[in-house]
Amino acid sequence: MSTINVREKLLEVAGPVFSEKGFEKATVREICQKADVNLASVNYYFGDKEQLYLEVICLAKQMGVSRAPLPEWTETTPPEQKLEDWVKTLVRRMLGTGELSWSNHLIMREVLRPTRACEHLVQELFRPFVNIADKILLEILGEDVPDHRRMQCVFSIAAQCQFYRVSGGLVTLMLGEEEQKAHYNTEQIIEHILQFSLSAIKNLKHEYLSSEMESSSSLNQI
Amino acid sequence: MSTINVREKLLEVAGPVFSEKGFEKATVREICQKADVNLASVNYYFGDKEQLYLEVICLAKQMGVSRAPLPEWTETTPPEQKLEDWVKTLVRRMLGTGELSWSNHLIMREVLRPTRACEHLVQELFRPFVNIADKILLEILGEDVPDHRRMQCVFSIAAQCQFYRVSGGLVTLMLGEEEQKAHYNTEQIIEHILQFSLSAIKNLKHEYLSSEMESSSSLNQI
DNA sequence: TTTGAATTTAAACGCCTGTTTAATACAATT
DNA sequence: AATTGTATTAAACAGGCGTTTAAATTCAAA
Repeated sequence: MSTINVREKLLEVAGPVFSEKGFEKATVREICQKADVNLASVNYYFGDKEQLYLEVICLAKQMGVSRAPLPEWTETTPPEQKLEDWVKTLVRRMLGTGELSWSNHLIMREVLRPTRACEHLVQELFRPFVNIADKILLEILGEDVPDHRRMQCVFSIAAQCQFYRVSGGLVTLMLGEEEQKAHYNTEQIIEHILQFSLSAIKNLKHEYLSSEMESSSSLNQI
Repeated sequence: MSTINVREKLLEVAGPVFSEKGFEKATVREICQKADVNLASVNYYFGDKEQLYLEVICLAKQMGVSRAPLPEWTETTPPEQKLEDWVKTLVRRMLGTGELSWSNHLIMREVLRPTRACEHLVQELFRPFVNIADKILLEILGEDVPDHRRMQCVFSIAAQCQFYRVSGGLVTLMLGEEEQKAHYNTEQIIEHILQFSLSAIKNLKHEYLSSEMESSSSLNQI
């Protein structure tokens, strides 16, 4: 029973519980029971419930990244390919199922209702990941598109990836399960997001190209 | 003190409380205290806390619609104008602030973690609203684009509107408040979403036009 | 004025929560 | 072998929660 470190066992068990119930509804009693340790162990090893939660969040962050890492790129990798990889990675991190998917759930909970742990996630996880997309779009769009418009595009892409995680339940209620199975599996969603977003991005680039040349008409849409 | 109906006073007070705290963390005691009625009133008039919550959700639905209604269109209104109105309405419903914004918050809570009340919201609020967008896109895209691809576009637009509500806190943490004030006010967000999405939609239309003619090259992006 | 149902009230109930405590067990150190 | 410090345990604590209860009050109809 005590062959393994009690502390690690608590960390291991608390993840799925916090993920399923959320911080508030998850109880120390349930966590300790599933970890097969005494009720007082959480307070003994972590001080209180919140400290345990914070350590679990850190664990989830590390697992989420290692679970669906970005592929490695060379100098000749075209930006469109990079963007495809980025979107695939984000969608898979968000919609990924399986044994380790509790970490995604938990991080999503944190995004939807940020606690103190969220600042840590922004600094260590979200901002670096968004910056990668920003650099990719910089390659595609060039220097003429203002920074904030590029970032708006990054957000628009991330928004679509996030949608099916956040509103997945709504989509099911709206479409019916059979329609969802037919046209909204992960690969189809990825393909749509990529095509939809690349069209918009390319069009944005052309808008700035034409205004740069100052020769085209006011027709700044296709 | 009892000049107004106690029942109505409870309904009036419970909305903001549920919106701010959520169903779980909101307490009957706080609601009754703010309504200046006895603690037992909730159970007396509504049976239990959940019944009160369900009635508040219905109230929020009605208020949310009447607060930011769609403008009326004539037969000559161009679909692009309709789409602009639709996006503006959705964003304003989602990001709207002010005295009555608690209804938006509450509905958003329900979307993010659906309870039994959510089916009602889907049937009465979300599905009709999504259907409107679907008809607008049908006007723009024509009959050749498959239904599910049209609906994917609707979701992509709604996703962007939802993003700034859901991840607004993240965006602030990511950009810093001054950058957010400068480039991410409601009007700028609306403009970006519209331009971004219209580019993608028009491009999707051209893709099907060219495949219909079976004469163009494989260049189906700008 | 009397009657009786509807409402309001203060108090308590029963349950669950995170946390603390004091006793115990155990292994390492002196 | 005695001591020391860490780890584990069962029990209790203190507080908050939704809900119930039974008495008090209100108030309109008879």
